[in-house]
Amino acid sequence: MKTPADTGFAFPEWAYKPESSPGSRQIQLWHFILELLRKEEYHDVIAWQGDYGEFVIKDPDEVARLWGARKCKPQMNYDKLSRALRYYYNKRILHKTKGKRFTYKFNFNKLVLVNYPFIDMGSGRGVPQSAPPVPTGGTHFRFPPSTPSEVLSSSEELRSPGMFSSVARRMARGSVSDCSDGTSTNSELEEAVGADERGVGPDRAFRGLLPPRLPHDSLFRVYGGAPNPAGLPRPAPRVHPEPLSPFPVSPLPGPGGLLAPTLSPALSMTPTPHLPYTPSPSLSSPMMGSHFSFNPEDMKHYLQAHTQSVYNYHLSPRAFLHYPNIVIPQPHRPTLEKPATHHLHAPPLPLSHSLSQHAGAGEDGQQHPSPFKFKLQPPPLGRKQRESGSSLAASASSSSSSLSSSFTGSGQTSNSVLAAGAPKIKVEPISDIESEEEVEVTDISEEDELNHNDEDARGDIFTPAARHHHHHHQLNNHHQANGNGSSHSAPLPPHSNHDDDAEDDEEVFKTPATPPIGSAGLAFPLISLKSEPGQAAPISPGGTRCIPLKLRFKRRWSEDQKMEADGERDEAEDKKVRAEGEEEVEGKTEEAGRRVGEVENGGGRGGVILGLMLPPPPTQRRASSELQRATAQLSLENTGC
DNA sequence: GCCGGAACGC
DNA sequence: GCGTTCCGGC
Repeated sequence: MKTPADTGFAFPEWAYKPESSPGSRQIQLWHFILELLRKEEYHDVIAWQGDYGEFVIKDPDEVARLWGARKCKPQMNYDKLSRALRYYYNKRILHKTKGKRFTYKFNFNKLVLVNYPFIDMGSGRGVPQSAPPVPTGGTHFRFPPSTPSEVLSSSEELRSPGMFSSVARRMARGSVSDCSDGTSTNSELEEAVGADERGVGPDRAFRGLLPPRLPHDSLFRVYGGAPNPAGLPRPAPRVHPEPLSPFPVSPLPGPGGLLAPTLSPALSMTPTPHLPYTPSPSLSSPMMGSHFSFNPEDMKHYLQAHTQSVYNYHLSPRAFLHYPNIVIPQPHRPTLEKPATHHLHAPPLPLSHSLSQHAGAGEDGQQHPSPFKFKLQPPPLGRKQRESGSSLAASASSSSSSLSSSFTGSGQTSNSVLAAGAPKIKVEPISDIESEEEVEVTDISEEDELNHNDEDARGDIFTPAARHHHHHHQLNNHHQANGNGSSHSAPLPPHSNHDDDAEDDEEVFKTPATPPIGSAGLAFPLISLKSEPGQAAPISPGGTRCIPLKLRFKRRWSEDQKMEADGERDEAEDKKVRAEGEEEVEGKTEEAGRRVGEVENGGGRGGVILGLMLPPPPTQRRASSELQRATAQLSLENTGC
């Protein structure tokens, strides 16, 4: 009888809606937009623009027309469409790029990560407009290893089983059905896109999203040959590694045959089950969940988990948790030597596991309660408030956009995350890190700053204070410190990170206690066991550094436990709504965070930081094909009408 | 051009 | 819920 809520993650509702929700079979505007964006055919009408997730509607009328065609609303026009887009502000799916006409920006933190985890948005700068905002420099997240070998080596295990396939299928079905049933008025999109997508397969759908020129194939390829959860390598059945598409999406369901009844693509996409490690202890290892032991294995797992978490967090707490697979490029720093490896490879999440279960419950018969739970964002108060409090309204209206933007580029995200977690939490004790403070945050941040457009975005996610400083990537430091990057990281618990984030963003997920599928963990060489206690301790920046490894672990463990207990508080923060409520929430979260930290020695999140510092873990991440599929589904949705 | 309230439909 | 339509205001 677990309820999803108990163990589940919390995602924003919208994240799920897309494909799966039975209720909402119709395509949503943002899906549509994404779809257009990824189709080259429409680049003259709408295209990615500079920043991460930022796009410009070059031909508003045309976009409106297409949208209208899609929805069978011939009367559609940009004015109306834009109204719809504005509604996304409150949901934080989108925000307006101020000062730029017809330019909006996706809050990919949530959006992409959840629904399109692998998408690298933004790179704006170097990327041609026609190309999706993909990773150019590596400042944004992108797919992991560029070389197969790299990938393979570490990510072998990554492959995801076919769990998602079913989901994807399902999704596809739903989306496709859209309105096409009886009345088929194919939209142009459909025609143009449909053919290729369908013909080729879902993976194509993403083409637009991914940078065409990226060497994804190698990656994908890797993915394609996904081993089963057990870690057995097996050729991917139908994966067509497309050079362009990162996902080895296979039309057919995987062996798992899990259907995700209610699962949304987002979920499905999530993680890869077999990964050895889990993002957070709580999530992951089975053993960790209930008890803590110092067994080498446990420790390993734990470490891995931490590392993952760290990475995940680095990116974005929410997203990464779910999609650890995503590799997050760290800002290139001169100091760092290997950018390539730098990406954080998010390891597969246990989530997938849970997801699969969840999905399975429906059809597969796995019957695991779904661990996920998501909270909806509180609706904007809007008018009432306005009415009741004019002052409030005024402020709200003026800053409407600010609310929505939580997304500011991966780099920022990471920063924000860190910032949120670290700073607030107080990692203070670290003397080692002195340099860290000054470390540049990230290219991205700079960019953002340049573009103030996002100010809003940042507002959401970052706290001004937190924003830049601390997060500095401890990774870097870490690297320096350990060169190898070992990974004893003490990742923050999601919650903790979230605290801030949660506030900002609102959604938090909880990690399910479900154990990762394969204990593949073993497979992992573990990053780091290298980090021996002795070394490790010193390394960790946050208060952990002085703490003995065991202690640290223990502490970590307890934190996790705590967190789990707490659950998380994620709330959406509507500016409006939150204004008042926020305080509470915030306080709460913070408190919680602190407590956690305090638990052992007050060091708090040092561990997390530590984690951050960790060097790049093996690339466990593999894009989950499921995700791809899911994503692909979105494209399929278009076909309706 | 953009914003957001309000009413309304599905 | 998710828009769609209309509309007044900036």
